[in-house]
Amino acid sequence: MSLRHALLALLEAGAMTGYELAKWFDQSVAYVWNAQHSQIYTELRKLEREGLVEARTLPRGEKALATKRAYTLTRAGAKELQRWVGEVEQPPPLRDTAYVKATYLEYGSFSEARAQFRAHRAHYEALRDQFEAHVDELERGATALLRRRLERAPEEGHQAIIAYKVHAYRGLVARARTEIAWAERGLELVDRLADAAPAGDAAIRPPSGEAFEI
Amino acid sequence: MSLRHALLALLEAGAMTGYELAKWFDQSVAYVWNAQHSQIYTELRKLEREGLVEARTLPRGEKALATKRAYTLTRAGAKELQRWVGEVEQPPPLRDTAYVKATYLEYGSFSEARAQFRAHRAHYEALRDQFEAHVDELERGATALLRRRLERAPEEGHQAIIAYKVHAYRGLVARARTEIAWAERGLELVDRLADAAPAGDAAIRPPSGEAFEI
DNA sequence: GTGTGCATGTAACTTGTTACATGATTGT
DNA sequence: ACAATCATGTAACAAGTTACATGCACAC
Repeated sequence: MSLRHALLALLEAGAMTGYELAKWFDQSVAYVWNAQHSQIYTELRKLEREGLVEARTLPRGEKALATKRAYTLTRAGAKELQRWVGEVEQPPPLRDTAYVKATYLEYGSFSEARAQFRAHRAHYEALRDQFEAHVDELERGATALLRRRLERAPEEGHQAIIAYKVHAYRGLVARARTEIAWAERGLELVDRLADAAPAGDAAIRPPSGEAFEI
Repeated sequence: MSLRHALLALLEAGAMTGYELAKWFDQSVAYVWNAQHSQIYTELRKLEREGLVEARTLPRGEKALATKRAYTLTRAGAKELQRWVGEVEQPPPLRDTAYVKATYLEYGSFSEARAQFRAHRAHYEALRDQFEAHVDELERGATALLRRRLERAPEEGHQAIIAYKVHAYRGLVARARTEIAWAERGLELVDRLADAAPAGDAAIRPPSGEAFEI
């Protein structure tokens, strides 16, 4: 349920159409919370029904044959945003495909195990680079959304606004590094197991699927 | 879609009823993939319809007024398990409530920000301890499920079976430590921001929710 | 005129959550 | 008798994914 609050937070930076919102979303919170634009439109309508945002229908283009809807935070929406920031949520249970597979790698061959760890490393290397680039941008105040936020906030608050975001993305960099290191130790492990194994590429014989009694 | 494969992997250790499966599940894969028992029963029926598992109805107790259903892997199920282990999946997009909130902490007070980081730290400290305990158990070969697996596997494979699991849980320990360190740096950051702030507990004025033009 | 971007959605489906519902068996 | 544990589900809902669908505006 972070989507609605991410949208409220984005709207605090100023009125936007769903389309603009989706664009900003992709360039900021999408790093930590993914959503399709179709879901964003749906959620905006829901927020509107609940009175957390308000929409004004505006003309599009000169001839105005079409319209767009610009959303703003209502007072109730701003209150909800604040409530959410103060609320300590209990983190959802861990759910990670890569780790469940990692615990069952013995059902595959050594080369398959290596492929898994290499893919894991490559994935988090790419993320690390993205996060690092984003930290740089934030520190230079170079992201358009951040500038928009800063314009509306009093000078004294600027440091905190930037610092919190930088801290979050640095945390993601640290996390990515941890995953890369884990994948590398995984590759070393596979090498050791392959050396110790009698012969062939398999750690154990493949699962049989034969029936047996309990 | 890891639930089905986790169930297949558990069944590779021997035939089980849904109830037993749910119990083993809670003691092993639940660390990395949560599921309610109701979902497990549903998924088992689905796997049965798809021919990946087979069920035999067995009597319960002496009078046998009730029955239970014991599931076994079919050949197709074993094949699917192997296919899955070899398959390199693309990791689902990141989704972390704590981090989206962390990027918007300026909407709350410093004490709220501290509470968030303290909760984060406490959560991952507890997880770290659980994961460490689990690594210990695995290394001592002390978990019942692992023993069941080892009984059915050839001697040469034992090392790999244990090593992969230990590696996965050590990775989770490392991850938990990274989160703890991040929370601690977060607390330091809040202290610095609070020192630098003019007065009061708030980083910026609360969001107004007043309408404005675009 | 044509492609790119702006703009907004619906529908069907999958996955997962929460709550409810029931009853037998076993040990004390 | 009673509690704990074994045992199996259904129903309603919420959240998220994927595919589809439409059409204007603007610049080249």
